[in-house]
Amino acid sequence: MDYKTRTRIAGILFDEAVPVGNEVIVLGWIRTVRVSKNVAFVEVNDGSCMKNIQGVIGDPTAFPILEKLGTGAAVRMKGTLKPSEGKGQQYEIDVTELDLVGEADQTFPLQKKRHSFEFLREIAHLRPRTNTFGAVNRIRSKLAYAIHQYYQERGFYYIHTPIISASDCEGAGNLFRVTTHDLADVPVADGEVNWDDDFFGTEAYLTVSGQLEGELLATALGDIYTFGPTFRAENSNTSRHASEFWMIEPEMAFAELDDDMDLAEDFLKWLFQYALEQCADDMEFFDQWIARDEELRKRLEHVVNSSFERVTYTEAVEILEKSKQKFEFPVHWGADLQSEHERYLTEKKFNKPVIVYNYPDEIKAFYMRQNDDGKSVAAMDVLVPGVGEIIGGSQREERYDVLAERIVKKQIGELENYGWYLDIRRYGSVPHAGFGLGFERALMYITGMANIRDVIPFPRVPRWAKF
RNA sequence: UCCCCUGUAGCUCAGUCGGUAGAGCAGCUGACUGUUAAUCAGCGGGUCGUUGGUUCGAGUCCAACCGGGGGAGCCA
Repeated sequence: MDYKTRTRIAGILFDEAVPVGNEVIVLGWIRTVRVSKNVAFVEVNDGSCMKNIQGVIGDPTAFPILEKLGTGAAVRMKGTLKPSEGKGQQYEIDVTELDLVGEADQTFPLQKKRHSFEFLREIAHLRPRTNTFGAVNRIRSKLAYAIHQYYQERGFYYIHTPIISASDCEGAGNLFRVTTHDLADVPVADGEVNWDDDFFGTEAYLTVSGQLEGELLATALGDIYTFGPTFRAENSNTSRHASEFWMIEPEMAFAELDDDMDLAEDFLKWLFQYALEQCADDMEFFDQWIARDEELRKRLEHVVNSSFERVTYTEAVEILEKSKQKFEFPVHWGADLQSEHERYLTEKKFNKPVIVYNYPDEIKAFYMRQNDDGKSVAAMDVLVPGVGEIIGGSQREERYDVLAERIVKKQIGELENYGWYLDIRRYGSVPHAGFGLGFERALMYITGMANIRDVIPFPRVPRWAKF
């Protein structure tokens, strides 16, 4: 069979790749078949877009192959493109040849009706063939590309930070260990595991962030970004946490916190607009079938055309205190904002993305730049309705003495372990800032999908690494 | 890890006061139709998550464990 010649359905329906009346060949998977005595319809989807194309067979008895065509089967369909006689589609194919490429029998799990996302997660190898996951996977690809476009067009260099890390100073949660030790017979010296004999000659982990290495490159290339997988061994069982996720981390030299916030806001808006304009068909689907209030696109359009709300942590606490809202956890200056507080700010008070900045020193990481008030640091979080924290970033402490003092004060390890990180503060140190955007969380906000496990093809979460 | 909910047919679920299992959809067969989540008729389909306990008798009550969902914490 000839698989070389074919036209993608997206090309037929959106790009007018085939003039009406011309011959066309489609290769794809059957979504539904309707056979009767005088006419049969075969709907095929090839993944190129949301829509199927309908093949029409005027004389079903001339196509005995129809007996074998069930939902899920792969087919090659050849015929003449023509305007549809029926309602619901613009074009259809007057079929002259219909070949079975790969059979799918009646045990094919996907039915011609809606399935629960919980069920689909258990058949993650087949769920890409559904409308929802087709749309999710297409938009994921488009937005990954868009992210590169955004930074490349603005002079940021794409750098690759290590996935295996021996760094002690990442300090963002629990780490997955990387080892070649025989776990049934771990070499021990003086009662402790002997890491000298391990593969890297030291303890090694999967990275929880490329930030520290990103800072090193930013202080050479100027503006950089990373975009890669990130691993957290937290026992988090929520709809917005995954053990393996993708993160975008820009880092800018000669930049301060307001530059960081400006970049975060401009970047997110640009990304939302890109989704609305370049993924219109899939976005319409999310708007209609996934977002609960069916106002997904309206909401994104509004966000693109307005400013993010920016409040200091101190102002945020004041707003919460004055809100008369009953919170499970009371607010006071110095306490970390709870989910309920963040949700109130972004969903009720402002109903749009909110940037909270200048957090108390005590609740933030050692590398964040100390403010002049002596009690807060130049950190910022971007909160969005429905998802919560989507970006976390900061201006980095560039003053050697201050940073060294913070490492000691926060008791996060021996100073000598931070040698290379401190070195860029010794040699040509510059103010710099950056942030991390959770790619999946951005996808959740853009698509309206409620669970992070449904915006990544094969999610990794505690007790689940199948496929 | 903690709190709450939940697990019954391929899927989504019902199952009363403890008395031995039901519906819709899907599937199969047939009819019919420019159909489009097609329609109509008929048919088949179950280790009630697992183990133990209470009971004459457990899908139902109790316990433990396992799975799933929601929320919290951690964070992106």
